[in-house]
Amino acid sequence: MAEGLRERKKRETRQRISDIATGLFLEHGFVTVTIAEVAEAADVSVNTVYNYFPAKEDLFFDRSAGVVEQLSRWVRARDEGESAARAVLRELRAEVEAVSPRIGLMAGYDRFMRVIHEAPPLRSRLWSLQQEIHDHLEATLREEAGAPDGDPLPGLIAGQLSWCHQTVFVTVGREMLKGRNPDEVSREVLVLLDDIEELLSEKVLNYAVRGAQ
Amino acid sequence: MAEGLRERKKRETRQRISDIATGLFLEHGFVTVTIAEVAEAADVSVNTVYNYFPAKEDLFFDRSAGVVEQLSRWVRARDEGESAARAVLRELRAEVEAVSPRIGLMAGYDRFMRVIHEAPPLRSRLWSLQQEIHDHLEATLREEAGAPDGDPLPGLIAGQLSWCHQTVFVTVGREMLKGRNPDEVSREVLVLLDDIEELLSEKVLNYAVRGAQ
DNA sequence: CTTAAATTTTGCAATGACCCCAAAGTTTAA
DNA sequence: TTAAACTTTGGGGTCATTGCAAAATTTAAG
Repeated sequence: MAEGLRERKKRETRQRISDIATGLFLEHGFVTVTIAEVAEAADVSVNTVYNYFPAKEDLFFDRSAGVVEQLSRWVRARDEGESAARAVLRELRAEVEAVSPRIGLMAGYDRFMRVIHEAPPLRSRLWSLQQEIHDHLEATLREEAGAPDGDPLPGLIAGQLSWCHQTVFVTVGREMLKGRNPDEVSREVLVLLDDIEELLSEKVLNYAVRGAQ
Repeated sequence: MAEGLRERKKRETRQRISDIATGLFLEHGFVTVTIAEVAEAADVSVNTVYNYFPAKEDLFFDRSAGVVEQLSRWVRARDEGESAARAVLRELRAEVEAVSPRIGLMAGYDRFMRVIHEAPPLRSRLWSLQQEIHDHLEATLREEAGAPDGDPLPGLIAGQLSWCHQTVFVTVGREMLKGRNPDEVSREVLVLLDDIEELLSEKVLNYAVRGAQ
């Protein structure tokens, strides 16, 4: 389990590059900061940056690792007698109610959002993330519901659940971008979550109940 | 209303560039074909290509103009006593049943899909289109339902309806990409549409009924 | 401690999208 | 016929991204 010098240095270098890059992006925007500037500020060569990050956008979204599996984890961890949708809604409510920075409810998130808002490549990358979340969730639901291969239902339910997830994130992002207060936004989004739940059909709300069948 | 020589030439040049570009992309893929090659094949300078198309992706999606307003048009044209959702489902069924090339049910669409599938920038552009469709629809629904400014419902319903739309398009695209037969896919997607409708709540299905209130 | 192998960093060169500007060519309208 | 309006083009530049081989660093073997 001991970590060699080489491993530690790699991890440190990667972290340093990511941190410095994010700082520069928050300061000057995504498009205006060049990879060369990031490299210089991190005191490495441009090629080293590319050694760790396949594309410029990855420098910005580095910390968002684990987001892709989040929804799937929530579904897998649902309680006895609880459906996938109920679990997702419960976890979303918990995050919002806790004013969790994980969903953007924190001071300074507006600066983060502004960078994304002004950079088409970053918005693209976010959509790509959404897609990954959806696909991951679809696979999870197929498993958890024991659905046969041709069954379109897991895909459809995944669509509905990632829509819930996405709506919450987009709303939080939009409101924080306006410079709103996290606590205020939290309250509003809790109401929004009720609206969302009311729009889901029973079929969605009762899919993949743990223990059923 | 007479069209001058200048206008005609511009339109022709634009069309020629777009056609030749699409041909080259279908033949060799999006990434491998350079703008310079397109320009040369269309017998214009690289700068002229950029005069007409802001980005390389626009060369490929040129013909898809009008898709953004499609959903909104369907909603606006809904029948007396019909809700927004019912109108959208009805129109989608009509398109699918008619094996319409407008939604990709045509021979050769697999080549089109393959190009998109293999080119991340094209997929990004598609998501961007989806986003535009959603936002456009949200504005339309807000108007048609006479919803007040703070009301989140138009946005939520827009999310559900563009999800229906998107699901149909994605499914058609995926199946056609496999080399399936348009008529077969049409039949399957009609069934899928039934599944989709069953997943929509009454609230969604009854939003913005023409004539109500 | 020394050295060869494995791994990481770097420099260099290229490709291609995209932008800016000014010159040259074309079309319109007076 | 000609000046104004508009389009095309050439040239030059920035920057993301890639490939390659040399140089530096770390590890492990002796």
